[in-house]
Amino acid sequence: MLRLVSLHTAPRHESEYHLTPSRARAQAFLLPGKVVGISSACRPTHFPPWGQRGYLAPRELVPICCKDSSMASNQTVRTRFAPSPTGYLHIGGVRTALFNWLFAKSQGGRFILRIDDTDQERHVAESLDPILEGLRWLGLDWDEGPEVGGPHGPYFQSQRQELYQQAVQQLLERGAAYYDYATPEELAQERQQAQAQGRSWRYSRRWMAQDEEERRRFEAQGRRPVVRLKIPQEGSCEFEDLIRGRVEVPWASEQDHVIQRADGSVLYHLASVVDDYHMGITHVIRAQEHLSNTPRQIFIAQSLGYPVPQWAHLPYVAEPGSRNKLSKRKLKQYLNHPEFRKLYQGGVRIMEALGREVDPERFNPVMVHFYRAIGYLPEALLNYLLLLGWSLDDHTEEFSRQEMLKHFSLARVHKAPASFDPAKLAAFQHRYMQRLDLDRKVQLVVPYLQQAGLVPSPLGPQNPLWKRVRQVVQFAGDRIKVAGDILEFAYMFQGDEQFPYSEKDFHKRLVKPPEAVELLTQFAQLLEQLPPEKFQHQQLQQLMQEFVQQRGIKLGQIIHAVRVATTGQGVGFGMFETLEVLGKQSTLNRIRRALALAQTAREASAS
RNA sequence: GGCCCCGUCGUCUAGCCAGGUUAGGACACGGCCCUUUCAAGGCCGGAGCACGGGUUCAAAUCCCGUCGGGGUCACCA
Repeated sequence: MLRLVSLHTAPRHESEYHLTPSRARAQAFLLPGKVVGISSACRPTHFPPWGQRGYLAPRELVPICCKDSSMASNQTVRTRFAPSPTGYLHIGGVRTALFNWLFAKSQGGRFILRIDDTDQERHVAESLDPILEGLRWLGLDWDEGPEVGGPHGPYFQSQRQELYQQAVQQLLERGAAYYDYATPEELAQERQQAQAQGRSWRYSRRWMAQDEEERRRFEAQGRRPVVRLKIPQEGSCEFEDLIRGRVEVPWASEQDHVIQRADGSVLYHLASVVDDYHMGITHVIRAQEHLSNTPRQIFIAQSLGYPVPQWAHLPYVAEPGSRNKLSKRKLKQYLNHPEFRKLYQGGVRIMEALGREVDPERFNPVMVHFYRAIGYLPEALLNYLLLLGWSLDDHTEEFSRQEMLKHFSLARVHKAPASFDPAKLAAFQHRYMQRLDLDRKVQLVVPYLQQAGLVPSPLGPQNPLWKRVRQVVQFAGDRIKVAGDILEFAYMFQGDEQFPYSEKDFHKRLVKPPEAVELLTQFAQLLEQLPPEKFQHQQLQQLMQEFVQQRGIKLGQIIHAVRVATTGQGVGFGMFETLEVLGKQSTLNRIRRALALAQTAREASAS
């Protein structure tokens, strides 16, 4: 028995939900045995016994029994993510997967991965790997599906043809589907005619075969049949969406959709419904674009005598700064968005530092691969995605995996599309990165140095280079925002004669100021006298301060010159820490190299 | 165009059901401070209820309408 209490008379706490009636209703279905808070307008009363179902109408409680065809709600929750193998994992797809995963896991249920490959049989393995990799990287593990198997396999639609065939037969036998012999041209003509007359078009069933004899007659004309759904002509399809509430669609606005082609292959809607049934899916949580597909799927399910699952249609993820659906094909256009551009270019810089070619097909912030490639933390991406269309309250933003599982509910999914905000994603990443302890950061960063060929592979913590990496990471601090950012400090791992000088910075700090060479020479002499064990940032700082005071110059007159001389660039972390990491010998080597270069440059410009 | 869905700062959102808030938070943005560069940090700030009616003492919140945006209308998934 589920007890409903007034929210006004009881303080808010964990077991209560502050909800709209439609959402309360949804929750009541989803959380057997839990207390659900409802409006004081509803008198506290008892909910119908579990296994029956009830509705909570806006102002009163009206218990009614569910239709027999509905899914019994006391069984284990099973959700699924059903991507088609396209070769990449879209950021919106991941969010759908995340919500499915969270819902199943938070309800003690199971999360199933199914591959919807009814149409593309080619190269499935290659197109599938990036998807599996992406999900695994994010820790969205599936209880059943490719590679892990399960009792309801196979988990590829291309391998479940017999099941679909049986279903088509049944639909045919029950009069819920029919053989249709129209040619595409005839259909097009009908459609055009209707359009010309300004009518909305619905197939006339002109070539529907009424019986065997008619089939033979059509076939004698050389026609080949497809199987179409025999959608009701009147009335409407009503269903309850866990996010949107009640949805009503007139049957007249539906078509007699094709469910099987002449060659026997079946179409998505049929396959999807059949699989959801055989895989015991209790909750179909998917993108909003499927909302209008739902009536036909309900029709199929009911015609086959399947229980109808619960539906939840997630708002889609929109483009940065707009309400259009985020698309992987519009990369060029998104690059006009400053924040998106920044994110992308940061990624490109890292790829270039790695000496890797940027494949525009895969390297795109719309796909998860991008984030993995440049060293994002999966938990940061997940946290950001969670908040894209869902919130707990007016202030909580950070969720560990446990907290997500604890707090997630479909009832608090926002209805409107949420646009993807690269800046906010970056902010989450930075926050998560800052909190990582030093050794963990080092582990994340080392592979990037290895891939760039800057440190050997393998590289263990005993190796002195590991210590150097550790020092760099420590001193760089929050400047390393994604793991790949370590490559901004490549000069720390390159030879004294090899690391490159930025022409611009070199000129600005070493060639142009008339006193630069002289000061740098003098400072180098001072450094030379410093014993190697005193080559520490505190001592170095003191040394430079004395140097500056004695000569009555400004700090800026020497420090930038030293930085450019030893790192090749004008920006970096603390100057004295930089020298400490380089050590006495390297520091002097680099300054000498810079001095020589600067001399040459000045002589060249003088003559 | 038909059908369906949606509409609170630039963005993500809280608040809407049970009408009374200086409409709250976060990211981004601007200014100031700190500073050897770049980050980070500290302080301060600007910024929103799509519009129009109605109900009401009182409307982001309830009702009606308008407008706007999007999704979908395949022998794709």
